Amino acid sequence: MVRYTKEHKQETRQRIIATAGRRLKRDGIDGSGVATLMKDAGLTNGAFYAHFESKDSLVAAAIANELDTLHANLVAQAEPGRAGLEQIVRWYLSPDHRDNPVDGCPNAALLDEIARSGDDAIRQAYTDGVLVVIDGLAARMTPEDPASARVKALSLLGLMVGTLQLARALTDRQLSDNLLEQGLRNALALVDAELGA
Amino acid sequence: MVRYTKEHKQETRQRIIATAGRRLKRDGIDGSGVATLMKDAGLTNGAFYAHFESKDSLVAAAIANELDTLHANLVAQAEPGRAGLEQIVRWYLSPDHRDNPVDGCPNAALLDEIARSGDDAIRQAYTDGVLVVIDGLAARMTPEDPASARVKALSLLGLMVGTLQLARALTDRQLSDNLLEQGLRNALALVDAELGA
DNA sequence: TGTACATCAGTGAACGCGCGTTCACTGATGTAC
DNA sequence: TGTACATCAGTGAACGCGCGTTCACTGATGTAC
Repeated sequence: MVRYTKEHKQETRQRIIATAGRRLKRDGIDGSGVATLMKDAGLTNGAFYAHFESKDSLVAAAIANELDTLHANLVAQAEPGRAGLEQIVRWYLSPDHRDNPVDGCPNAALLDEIARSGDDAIRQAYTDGVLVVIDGLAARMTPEDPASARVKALSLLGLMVGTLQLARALTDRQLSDNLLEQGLRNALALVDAELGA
Repeated sequence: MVRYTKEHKQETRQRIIATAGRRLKRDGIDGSGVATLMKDAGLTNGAFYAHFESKDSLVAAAIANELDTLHANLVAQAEPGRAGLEQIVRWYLSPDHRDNPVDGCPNAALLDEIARSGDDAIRQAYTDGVLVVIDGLAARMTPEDPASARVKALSLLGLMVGTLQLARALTDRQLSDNLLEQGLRNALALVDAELGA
């Protein structure tokens, strides 16, 4: 086996980061312990500090990784222009995404906990990561004015994140379904208003 | 002093609930311990179980109380019709609200943690409480069709909650300010589209 | 009215447990000769 | 090629601490006579 090489250790580190992203989306930051995060990666708690300085350091890396993945799988692969935005919005506000937070967007699962985090590295990693996603959205909105497109893309993300969180929290399934559909209409109207302007 | 009466005990219970609401918005559900919640109310941890069955039971009561308060202070006092909606939206998406989560909306502070909560009583208390707020918004939107107004009001709340969380999480202050302004424009456009329809 | 007793909101210490973090150790792999 | 040693990813037990919860006790207040 290939052990005791930089590559092997990097692979292990990456595995911990990836499985931690899923666990964090499931149980939250405060709700996920180091021992559990390591067990998810098939390791014991003792090995943790050979890979990360602290729990916060892993959390920051996992959030960055989640946002990278979101950008790669959702945004970068979408079509250019309005068609791509519609694909993204329809995936985001789907019942499937609502019912599977573990495979979904880290914003919807963790945003208020990130906002409340005392650790600056976490909030900075989040900001850097989300702006990559945002620029992917912005490129499909109004290419001629990047700065305002960025703000408009942020506001579209805000709409989607809040709507999905609300849909997840409501105990009334029917109402939740209706909310997702209404959110979809609002998001598409916002997109069309931007492209029309 | 008036002690050893039902009224006194009820007052104490209410005080615990009210101070807990503030602590929860500051530190989150998992981030707030029973001893701290009691200390906030000027009591020791031992008295807790004379007032509540469990921590989750207090959390449910505190969330219900926060939503009641939000309804009473923000929604019920707003003017009827579009003017009231504009008042509400302007307060919600203000830099002041962004910078003071403790005095602000429990949705923005806690929504993803509520959605993730394993305790059904918490999610039910949240759903019941938020629907009172929602119906206050809906009454100012399209009075002739209550059911669809409710869904539209929910989608407006979703927009505001997600936008505020995002504004709180971003480390770039300028960008956060711009996002709030854009969110305000989107929210008002949504309101006008509903009232026009 | 005064005294003896009952009530009960609240105290403070303790329970077992999981937290984030540390560290002595293991043993498979890599390297030197 | 074979052997001796160095390296180091990972183990597992332990640290002090705070968690949610329990409980024997306190002492101010209320009640009975």
